[in-house]
Amino acid sequence: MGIFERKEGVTASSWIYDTLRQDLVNGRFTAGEKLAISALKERYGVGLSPLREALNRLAAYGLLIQENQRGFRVPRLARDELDDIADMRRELEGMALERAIRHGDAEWESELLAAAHRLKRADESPEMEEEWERLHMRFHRTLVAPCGSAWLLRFIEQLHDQFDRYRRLAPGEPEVRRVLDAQHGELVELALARDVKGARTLMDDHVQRSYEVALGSFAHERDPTDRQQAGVGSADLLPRR
Amino acid sequence: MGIFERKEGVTASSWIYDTLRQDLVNGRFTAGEKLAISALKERYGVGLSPLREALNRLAAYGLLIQENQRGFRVPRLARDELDDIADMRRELEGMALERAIRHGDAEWESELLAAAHRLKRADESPEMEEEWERLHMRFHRTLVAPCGSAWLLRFIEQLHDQFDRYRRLAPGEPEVRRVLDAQHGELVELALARDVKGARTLMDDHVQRSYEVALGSFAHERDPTDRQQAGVGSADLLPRR
DNA sequence: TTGGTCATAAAAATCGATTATTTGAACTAG
DNA sequence: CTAGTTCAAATAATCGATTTTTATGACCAA
Repeated sequence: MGIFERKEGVTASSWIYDTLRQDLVNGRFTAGEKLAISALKERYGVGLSPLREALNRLAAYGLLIQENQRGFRVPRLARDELDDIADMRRELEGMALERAIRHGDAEWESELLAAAHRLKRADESPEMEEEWERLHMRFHRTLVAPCGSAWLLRFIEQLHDQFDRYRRLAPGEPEVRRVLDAQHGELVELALARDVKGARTLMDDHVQRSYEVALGSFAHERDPTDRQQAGVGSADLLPRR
Repeated sequence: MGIFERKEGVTASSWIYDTLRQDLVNGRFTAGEKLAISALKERYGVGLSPLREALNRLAAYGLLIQENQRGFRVPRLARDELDDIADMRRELEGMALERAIRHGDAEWESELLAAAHRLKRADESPEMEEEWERLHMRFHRTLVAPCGSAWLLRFIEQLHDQFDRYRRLAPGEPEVRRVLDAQHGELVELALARDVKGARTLMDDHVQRSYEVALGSFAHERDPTDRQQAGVGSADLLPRR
């Protein structure tokens, strides 16, 4: 006994970081909200130090805004920013996909097929939403994985998290969703066929349609008066533990 | 008395973050080095909490590596990574420059001219190296500022910091340096002339030459045996306070 | 009312001490 | 020797309490 993998050092800090990151991406906090640190402390049952360390990391990552002497806030949702994020996704994921298709080897092809298959299965069981999100993220990650640039992958991941803050708040659109699901399969086909041009075009379209869905997160904003800049808020559900 | 601007809330945490960030970019720590937290505490005269918060932020930013349960390390310098960073700089700064030229207004032109002029003056006084670095960074920032994408600017800034870790370790090359300095002026001309194509080409060349200078940070790595993967180290000077 | 001041409550930031984990040296059995 | 074990010292992570700063709102003068 001693050969077994150790239970991977999960510190309180890293745990609360992961948890908060997910909860932020999943819209479990109201956009624009000021985080009450002591409330978080209670809610998640962690100490102040690990919590503050996690908040600092999240701010550096862009999922929180840190203001000296006055704590942390959840960034507001703004149409401008969503435009920017989607635009950058098109540019960077397009670039990455192109490179991945050029450099990806046989092993990649296998993993890509596997990831697509797993995702497809999840497409059909609407009950396991969390699982679908995981597999979806993983599919897109696999798709661009062999692009050869660690920094490019890092930026793309960051943009995905930002994008998902909007998308997961938007109402579902089964019509579009079906198209998007189908595109995953088509992306695989084009990738395996090493059709760089075609794949890029499809990826552009894929991001564009996702963007249009994500725009739904602004469904509220009706009244042309009273532009109170309130940041489209989700329900202020208690984050689960 | 109360009208005066308040002294801007600089917390211990934000101060040590800025300081460490600079010191890391300027190579005041040995690449690959493990940071002794209590030593940093003494050295910079800050408490543990603000220090750890800063380290967490720096890790999220990519200037440190955080390993659960075993603290923080300065990332090694690797040729592969420098290649990646330079490559991404070409892609992203090229993209940003193109957009900036398309969208930049008259005010931008003025600021750009001013930034270039200030930089040029600093070019000629080799004694004020720190000042030159500041102005150089500022020039490049101004150049791409009106690209319209906050995220793109953010990524570019991050890449600059990464790139500079290498460049500032490399020995100076007065020949190349003269060319690079001249290119700053040429970039302004092309930008003002709204010559998108020409500007991109020049920017590519500019980054390429800078990259070749930065490669000098690997000047040591001679012996083809003993590839000890030691991470090219700078002197382990005490960081100044 | 409209500002402005002040005291107080609330919250953020920081400190000092404690707890948990890793590192490395000394040791031991094969 | 070499691999494995044990234990003490070093270091990382966390906690609880304190200090500092901001937010609130009662009060007062113009």
